[in-house]
Amino acid sequence: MLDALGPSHWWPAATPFEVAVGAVLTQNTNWGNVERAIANLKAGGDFEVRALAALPDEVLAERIRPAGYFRLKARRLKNLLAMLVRECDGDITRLAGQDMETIRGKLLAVSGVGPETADSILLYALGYPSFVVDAYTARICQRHGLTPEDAGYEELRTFFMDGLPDDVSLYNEFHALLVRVGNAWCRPRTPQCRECPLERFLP
DNA sequence: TGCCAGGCCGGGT
DNA sequence: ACCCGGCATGGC
Repeated sequence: MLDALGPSHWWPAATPFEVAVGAVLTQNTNWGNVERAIANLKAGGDFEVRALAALPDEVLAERIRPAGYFRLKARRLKNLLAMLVRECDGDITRLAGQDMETIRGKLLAVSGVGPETADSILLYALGYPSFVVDAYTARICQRHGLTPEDAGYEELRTFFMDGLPDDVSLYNEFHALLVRVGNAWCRPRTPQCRECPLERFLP
């Protein structure tokens, strides 16, 4: 995939805090829409933990409207922001330093943060070797018979983490490439992935 | 015009 | 322990 596409330079966000916000906003949503929402947040002048947490729900929702599910995601963001204020005085980088599973548990305890969002924050914001599984990862694995049809999130994550060294840069690039290959070739409802670079290596 | 996009929650079996 | 409906905008 790297030979075919080149390096990805992910996550496409400037700071760890922006990664975390983007991770919530991109749930089941095109990244292009998320960029608009983040631009709106920055234009509002409150792109910081306590300032966003202080916004009324309806105001926050209106700013993130382009990302879809905007009322729902406003609540989810608030939940995450509250956890950051409580656990690390609003400085997300101060979550680092603890055991990875401990932090993962704190992220998963936030209503609106599921396994993919948690792992994205761990890997792309905090630099922990937590492999990110998404819809593309699952679809590509299933299409190529790499994992059982009924494999769930944790099983897929374990498949990659047991087969790869604990390497943040490797996990980062691998996930990014899976998303890019998925977007370009491995579509739902398309049984044949023609011209997919993976076809050279996988059945 | 539908289909799809870097999910997750809560209630029901 | 699964299964499902709900959540919503924008691009192609």
